Amino acid sequence: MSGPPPKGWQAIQDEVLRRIHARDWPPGHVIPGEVDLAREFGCARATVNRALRALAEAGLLERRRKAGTRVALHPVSRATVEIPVIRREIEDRGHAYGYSLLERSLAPPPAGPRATLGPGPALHLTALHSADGAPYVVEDRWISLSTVPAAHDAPFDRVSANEWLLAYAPFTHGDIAFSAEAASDSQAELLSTAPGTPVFAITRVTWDHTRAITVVRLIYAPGYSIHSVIGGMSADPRAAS
Amino acid sequence: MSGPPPKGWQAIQDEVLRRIHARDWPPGHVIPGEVDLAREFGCARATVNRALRALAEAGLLERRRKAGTRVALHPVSRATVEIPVIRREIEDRGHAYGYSLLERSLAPPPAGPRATLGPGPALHLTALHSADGAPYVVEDRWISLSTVPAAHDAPFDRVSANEWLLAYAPFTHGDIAFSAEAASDSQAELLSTAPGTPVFAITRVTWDHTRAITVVRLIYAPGYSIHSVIGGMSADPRAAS
DNA sequence: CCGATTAATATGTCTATACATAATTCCATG
DNA sequence: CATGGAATTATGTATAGACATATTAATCGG
Repeated sequence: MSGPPPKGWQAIQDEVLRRIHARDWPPGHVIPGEVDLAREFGCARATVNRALRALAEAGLLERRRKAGTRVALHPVSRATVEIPVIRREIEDRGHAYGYSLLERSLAPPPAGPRATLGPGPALHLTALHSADGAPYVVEDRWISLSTVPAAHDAPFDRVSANEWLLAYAPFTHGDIAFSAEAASDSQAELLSTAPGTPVFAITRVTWDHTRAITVVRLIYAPGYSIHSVIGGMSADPRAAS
Repeated sequence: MSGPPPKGWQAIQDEVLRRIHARDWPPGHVIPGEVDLAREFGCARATVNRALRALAEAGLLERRRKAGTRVALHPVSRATVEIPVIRREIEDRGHAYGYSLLERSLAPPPAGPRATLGPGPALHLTALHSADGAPYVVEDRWISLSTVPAAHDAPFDRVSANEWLLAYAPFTHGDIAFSAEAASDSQAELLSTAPGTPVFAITRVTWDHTRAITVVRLIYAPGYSIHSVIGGMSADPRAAS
């Protein structure tokens, strides 16, 4: 059942975790220095450093030079949400992926997107992704033509912008927001539901360094939810079986 | 404006990142081995390892023994969402935090929570958190008394279970889900809105090893949204200024 | 008593080397 | 040709030692 007892830096990580949990080291407590722990565990300081650094990245420890390492007061739990490409998300769930482009036009973006894309004309796309024929998510996207001029000649009728952009205009960083909204008339019709129905929405902006690439709103069909785990020290992708 | 050019493993990370982005190393490409890169950059292999491991943890590289390191086909963007204590979340936004316990009872949990907490009696709490007097979120919680017997004698009238549990029953791991829901009649009244209004909901289960601690549903007032960043290689807490 | 300088210290990082481990490749054998 | 196993190889981890850096603590001068 339980695998073999971990060796090396993971063993140290587990022991430190145990002490935090057992309240040997309560929140706020300054734990022994790396040198002391290395002596106690009979290993090199670098090994202790590896273990403590991982715990600090996970938010359980706070480390500062000279001040030492202390147990975090507020164990800020971080949930790591994976945002896959829509096609993969659907196919991974074992459904048949469907895509249809609903609108493709050049226009000055409205107030929201304009604030990030600028006033110049941008490419506006509306598309519907479906799973096993059932509507899954409505994609409402604005693409900056100054940042991605190649988008001007891309048809987006077979391959969604969601995938095309990843291949032709990778982003360096982005911003994402999750919210609950009421389905508009048009969204409701596309999603085969009633106007005003609560729907899960993702609003995302992606950048290439300082240039905004695209602003997209994803309106998911009712019932959609995002799952994630928190805490699990074995944040290993393989562990998510 | 831009700080000094990074030295050490971060410089290597930046250069690798640049090559990925510049398509010198397109998605799927197997990049040179650590030994080669170490020679090229004139540093130790451990330094290259540090840089590549960080990029792999960020999801941009896929590493396998013997097979080598390749640029990820699907740059699975991970958004790290921080889940603070509600009081902190409100106070950090500069608002006055308010809390009121609405209900506290012992009862067998309904179907949903029962699946994780078991059939035995559990503590049921309903509470409202407010910001500057305005309703912020409704907390609907079930606490396992077999896992946390001390909860039986806690009043929860001044300190919310949200905070009490962190202090007296820390969790090892958990599961969290985000969704959009229609406000029920009672929720709508508490949140000063109309029934059926779309509201953002968080459902969370936390565990202490194999024993479930609590199941909680947080129903946020309309307009609530969760923000996060993706990609940003400087996932340093201090950078979030 | 306060402020500026200096010393002390814990973490951060790098190096060189070594061995461990997983996976692929290749080859001998049936 | 299939197949089992050994050689190969790239990453994973550990080590001791060294220097860098950020901060706190101590010390000195006014």
